[in-house]
Amino acid sequence: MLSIGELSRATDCKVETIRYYEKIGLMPEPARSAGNQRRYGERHRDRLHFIRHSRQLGFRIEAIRELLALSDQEHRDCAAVDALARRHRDAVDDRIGALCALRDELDRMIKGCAGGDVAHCGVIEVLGDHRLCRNDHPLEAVAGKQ
Amino acid sequence: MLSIGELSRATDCKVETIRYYEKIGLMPEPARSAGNQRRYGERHRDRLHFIRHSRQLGFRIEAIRELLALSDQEHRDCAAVDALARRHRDAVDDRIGALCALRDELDRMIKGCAGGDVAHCGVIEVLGDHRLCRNDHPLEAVAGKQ
DNA sequence: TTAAATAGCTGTAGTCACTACAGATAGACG
DNA sequence: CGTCTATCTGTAGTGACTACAGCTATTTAA
Repeated sequence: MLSIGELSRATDCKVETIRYYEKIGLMPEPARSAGNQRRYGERHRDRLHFIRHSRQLGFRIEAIRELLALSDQEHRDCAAVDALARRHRDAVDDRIGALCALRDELDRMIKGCAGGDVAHCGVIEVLGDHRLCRNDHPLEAVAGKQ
Repeated sequence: MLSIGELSRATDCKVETIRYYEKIGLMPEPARSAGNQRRYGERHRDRLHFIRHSRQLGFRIEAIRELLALSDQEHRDCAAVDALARRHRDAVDDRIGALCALRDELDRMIKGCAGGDVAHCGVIEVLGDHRLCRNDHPLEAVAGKQ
């Protein structure tokens, strides 16, 4: 039986995060010691590994909930899992595209700025006037929403 | 003089967001009508354009605060602006790299999943076992923190 | 055995950049 | 004058944690 600290070290997941996952129902409530401390088994550890790895791959909590439900089924619906993973990959792809466009825009902006103490700062100018930009950059694709 | 709704349409920025920027001190308090409604001038519109465009380019609010302070100076410190923009571009670059690695990982995972009703679902397997992964994927670089 | 050090408990609030609402007032138009 | 839309303030919600306060449990050393 693992204490929450041992589980934390075993999964590289902070203690607070483990309790948070329990609160939102992503991790099941574990057994308790006589003094009311959490005691975890292997199943908990495996599940937390699954969750953490999914998060590292950028899946959202709600997607992970679905993945867990699918993986718990007797006869796994692999097609559904596959679809979820593909959707996520495509979303990541879109984000990469948006960020590349953004980087190019930033690059152009920086190149227009010579550096030094001048009244005509290219960067400031571009920031103040969208028309100096080559393309649109929708905020959503850039911000961390995935 | 523009009402908050007119400014909103002129800058493609929601009314609530304008009030939010005022509350956090990013936009100055405007004049008021007899009935206590906000009335904006050109300077406000220019400043909000600057803020929105900077946000679209992924700058954080605190960075925009700095950019605004720098752009307000009599003798602009263009080098400081340049450095800020470069730091931001480099951060975007790092994120692109992380997301590309992530997408490749997702691709490999999806390829290992044939689809259908099988006990050995490649995706679920990989998610449960980090060792089946090629590389590390630190959560921070992937999550939308910028 | 006991004291100290470490670990764990619950509950709440903070992060970021908004967004959404509720309940009130202002202004524009016919 | 009535109606409709716009605006007002203030608060709470979002996602996925993180941090803290004030307490209790457990472990280790003396």
